[in-house]
Amino acid sequence: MNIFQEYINKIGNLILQNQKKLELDNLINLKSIVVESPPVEFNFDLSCNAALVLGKINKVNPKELAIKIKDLILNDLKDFEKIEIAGPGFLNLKLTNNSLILNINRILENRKSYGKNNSHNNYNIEFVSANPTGPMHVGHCRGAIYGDVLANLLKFNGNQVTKEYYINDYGNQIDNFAKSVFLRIREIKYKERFILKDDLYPGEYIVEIAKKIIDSNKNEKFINFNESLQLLKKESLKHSLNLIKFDLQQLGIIHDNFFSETDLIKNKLVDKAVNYLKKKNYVQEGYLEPPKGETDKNWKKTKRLIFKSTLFGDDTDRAMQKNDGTWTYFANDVGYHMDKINRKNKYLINVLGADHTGYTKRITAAVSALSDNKVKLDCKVCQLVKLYKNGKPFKMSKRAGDFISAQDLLNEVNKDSIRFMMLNRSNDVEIDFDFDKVLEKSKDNPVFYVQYAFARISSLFRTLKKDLNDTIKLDSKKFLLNNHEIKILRKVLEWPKIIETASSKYEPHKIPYYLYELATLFHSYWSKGNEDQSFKFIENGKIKRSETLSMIVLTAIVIQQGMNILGVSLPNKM
RNA sequence: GCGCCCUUAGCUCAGUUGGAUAGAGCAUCGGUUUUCUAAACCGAGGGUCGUAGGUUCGAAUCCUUCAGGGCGCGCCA
Repeated sequence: MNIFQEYINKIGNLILQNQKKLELDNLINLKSIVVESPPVEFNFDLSCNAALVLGKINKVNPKELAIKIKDLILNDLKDFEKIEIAGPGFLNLKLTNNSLILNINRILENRKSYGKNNSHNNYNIEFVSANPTGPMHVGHCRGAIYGDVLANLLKFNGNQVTKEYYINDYGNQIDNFAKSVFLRIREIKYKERFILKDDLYPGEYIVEIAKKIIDSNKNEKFINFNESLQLLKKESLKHSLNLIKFDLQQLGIIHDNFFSETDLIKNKLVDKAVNYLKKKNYVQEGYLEPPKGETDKNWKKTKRLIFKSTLFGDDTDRAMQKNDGTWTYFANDVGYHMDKINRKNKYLINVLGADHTGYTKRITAAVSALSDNKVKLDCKVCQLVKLYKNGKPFKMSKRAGDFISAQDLLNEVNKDSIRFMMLNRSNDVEIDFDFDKVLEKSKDNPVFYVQYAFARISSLFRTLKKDLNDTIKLDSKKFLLNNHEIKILRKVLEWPKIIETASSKYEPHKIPYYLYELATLFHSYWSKGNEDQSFKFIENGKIKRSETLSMIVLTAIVIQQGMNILGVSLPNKM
């Protein structure tokens, strides 16, 4: 259920049926009529812009039209006890007690599904996809959590979601990685000094991997790098993927599918995709202009296969082949995305770090070309995370090398705080992450604030000797909500809409913000009892009013669902 | 030179399919605890929504200009 959507439909139909009575010539923009929550200070349940929208296109005074629509609604729908016209022509509507009771009961009876908007599409979310040459860093964490929560959100809404990790286990970097491990092995086994050169990986984890490989290959001498290369690649990749999976697991993230770039090439998926695009004339042989930015000494003007991505909104066409005729990284990725399309996904989402901004247009173009615009790829870029401690930039660890690792972060802050903080900001804004703030157990720290609200509710149920999941009954004869309760109810009614916009716009950050607001209302109500005894919820071990109990349960339902989507725990005691 | 993102209170940020008096938290100042959890609550002050134009009944939101900050701009991955 989504009360706003329900009344958009009801009011829309009413207007449609009474077009003549309302003297409206044009209902073309009926779709831009919305029902939403009015600003709190108006003290109404719903607000509708119908008169403004229709007044504009029909050239009638919106306030006069509002009066007509108001009468219409009052006559036909029995759900409202009061309607007022406010501002330029908004209709503010107040629900009758009966419809309030009805809506409360609907939520209480369908707790598990409250907030779900039935959507049944196939989504594929590719996220993290960190190079398997070492552990995750902080930037990956943000993308990881964003992707994971987006997946939870879309699933909650009824969709099929595949969480996918693309393993870039092919190309020069893997050779360099293997070489770094080889030299570390030589260092341990033969006391050769490891000298850091430009293409080698510096981190201490390389040493750890080297040790493991030595242990599991006792007979191997590691004399010649080229002879050991295949073994080293295989083993090093295995170990570094384990490092990454361990990091992910500690953040509470499990992917459904790990897709290997090497397999992609083995299975000729790139050739297939390129052939397909050739047939469509989107890929042809040609020459490219030199790049505009920094000059590249390896650049050569030679004939090669080129994808005409400018046809699909890219700034320039893109090379599919390198100098030596092998596929570029992009060509491989095109093959990969063709596979995603062939797996019957309707929506593709790639979660990328800020340093991949420039890549998004070409791969989006490729998906359009491969699917005849039938599949939509959205590349969501997560901006940088800057870490601070005591107000000063946080230094990187020795273990990871030249970056701050996920483990460094996990050493300072728990999973729940990391997840909540990473999402408590829109993905296209930089995050300043201050450890001290997050460690504080106060209102400074929104995670604790929401968790604490739930802990208080749990404590209440302990006192009542009741279970949160017990069915509760509203006394409809003397039903009356006080100010605090009506505010909570109105906020709770917004939940399905939050879910809807957060999932349709891929903006999971709306959830922590919403939960914080809901928690604020609850804390406020709770504390009212401190200054005024009559606002205490409980008397002689029993709840005083069934209205109170139902509002508390509604709050708990939504907080549980929200935190579940965020993947943040909810302790019963704090 | 080009592309993407950002610019809203002292600080960190919400708010963009155009709507009502632009909202939170922190910080500052003041108040609340024999009590269902004070990890909380209540109150006060604080704004030319980066600049300059445009579109209209109405713009933080849409269009254009300029400025400032960030990330990129490969035949690397």
